[in-house]
Amino acid sequence: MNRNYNQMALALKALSDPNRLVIIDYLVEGEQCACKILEQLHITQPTLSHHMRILCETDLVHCRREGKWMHYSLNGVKFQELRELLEPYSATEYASDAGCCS
Amino acid sequence: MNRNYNQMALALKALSDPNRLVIIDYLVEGEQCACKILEQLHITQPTLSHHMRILCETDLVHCRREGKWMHYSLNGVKFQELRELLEPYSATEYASDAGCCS
DNA sequence: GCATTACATTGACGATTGTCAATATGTTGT
DNA sequence: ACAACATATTGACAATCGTCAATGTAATGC
Repeated sequence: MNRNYNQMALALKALSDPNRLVIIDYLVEGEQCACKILEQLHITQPTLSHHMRILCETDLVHCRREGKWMHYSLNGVKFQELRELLEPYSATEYASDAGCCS
Repeated sequence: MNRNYNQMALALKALSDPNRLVIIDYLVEGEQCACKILEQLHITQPTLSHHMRILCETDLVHCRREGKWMHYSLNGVKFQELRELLEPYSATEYASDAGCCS
């Protein structure tokens, strides 16, 4: 316990949308600009902008402006942090049987 | 790519609520019955039942009935799966600069 | 300055969410 | 059969979400 559940929940919520997962998966290939990302999806440009804002505000994705273009890339450190937060839950072979509601 | 984004999003959404994270963190201590979990939170019993259903339907938590009591425990395998799905994103040191929007 | 291009913001919408009070279900013990 | 208890279900509510069309903003090139 003693975690920041609210902040952790925000990051996980940012990942809980299929289109944002497609975006993230595409960014594995490297930094991409918004127009290229848009080609991968069947959404409008304002919707993409909305998703990118969520990913950037949660620090899962870095953004970089270059003239007219916005370039996005994964923040591997943040994802590693998330994986470490989940680690305590992933190897649970419990044996507890302390009885309940005595 | 080539992942089941919808199913992955469902699991991550199940984890994207602070109260559910508190529940999961409590279950690290081992199998617990609903009444004990309820003591950890400031929510009503129907709300807890709602959260447990979401956690069980996404297979993140196992449930086991014992008389009047429901016992819940973490499904470590599912969490490990999730961590492995996130793994490709966590070590991204990109160098791509293929130019954009030529 | 003006037109063009790339992206962001706004406002609206239907759908989903977390929550509760009220009620129902199912198990245990008498 | 009945009362007590633990949990689930239902129905309602405000809040949030993903989406779009319309519009705004900012950079580029003429």
